[in-house]
Amino acid sequence: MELFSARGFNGVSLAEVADHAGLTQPGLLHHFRSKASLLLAVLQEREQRNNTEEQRLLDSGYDYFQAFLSTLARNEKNAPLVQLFAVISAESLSTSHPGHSWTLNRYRDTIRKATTTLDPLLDPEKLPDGVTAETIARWLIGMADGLRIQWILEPATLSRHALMTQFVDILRPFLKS
Amino acid sequence: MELFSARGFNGVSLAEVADHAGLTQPGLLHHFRSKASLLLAVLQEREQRNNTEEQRLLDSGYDYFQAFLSTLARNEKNAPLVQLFAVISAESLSTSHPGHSWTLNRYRDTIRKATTTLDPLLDPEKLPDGVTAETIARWLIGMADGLRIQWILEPATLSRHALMTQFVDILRPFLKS
DNA sequence: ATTATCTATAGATCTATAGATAATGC
DNA sequence: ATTATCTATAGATCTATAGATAATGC
Repeated sequence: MELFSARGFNGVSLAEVADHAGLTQPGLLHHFRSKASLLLAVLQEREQRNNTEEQRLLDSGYDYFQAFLSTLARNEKNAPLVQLFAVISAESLSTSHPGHSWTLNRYRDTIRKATTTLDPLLDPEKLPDGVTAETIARWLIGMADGLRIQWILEPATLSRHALMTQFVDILRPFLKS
Repeated sequence: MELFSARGFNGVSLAEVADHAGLTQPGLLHHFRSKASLLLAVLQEREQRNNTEEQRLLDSGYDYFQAFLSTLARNEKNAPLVQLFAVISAESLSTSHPGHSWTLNRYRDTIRKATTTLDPLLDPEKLPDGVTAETIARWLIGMADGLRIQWILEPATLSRHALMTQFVDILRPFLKS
């Protein structure tokens, strides 16, 4: 996670990963049969941890916005973890990247889940013309992704969590009261 | 631009670039003395074209929001060009990436310019507590960056320009009337 | 005379596999 | 008996340089 997030898939060698893990490069390939499968394992592990935590928050009574913001706040304490997704989701835009399918499916799932969760909370009367639950879902995920870039570049000059909270606040008028 | 945008800096070899340009790999290095300097030249060329066009729009009487949206609309016709910045701005988050300084400076300039342009247009009375011209600037740039990822992954399922236009519309109440 | 391009290649990597040895689990 | 790890290495790349040849500009 640390290495892929710092330098991307092609910027890291198996030997470096092996070094950090305290074994040799063929030793590492005993556990992951290729470099691509190692990347996928890292992505799945990271995603699963995040989802587990977010689900826990939703179960304990947080609304969707609160759970979303709380997950961001928690991640903001761990820069490599945040950067992993920034770097991988961008470089895996290419269809030839080993993480491409994974990223595509992850975005579909995330947007679908956000849309269905938000839909019953929104008041159609209060939404501007043409704005739907999917619009709001794509805005939330898009804003989180975009501010992540600004935050990683200069962590000291902005709080991603604060900017997201203020953004969510201007969406609150669209909720059922 | 095509190759770097498709596969990132480390995913492309000089030989491939040379092939596409119709010369040999050492022939290419005659014009750019290293792979890193080739990347920087590509970035600068792309940025300069964009800025020239945006300035032309501002000079011809478009307001900042209009110029911003119009530039997006124009770029949306050229996927490789859009993807270049998505991929490079993400992978160059790493301080060891050859484009890191360039990206950092570009974001600083873009956010500063957007902030100073927006500031006189906003009505402080209408802004929520804690929201400033810089907040709006970071939102606009963040949203554009984040939706770019979604658009490149599945161009058919959303219009980045439409989502941005709707977003700008909910910011309009903050402008001086 | 200068610039552009080429062939050839040095010197580093890098992934993945083969096959041997050490550690672990039943 | 199985799993984990190692050494050694095949087979591909990849960047950058050296030095020769071709094309261009004055």
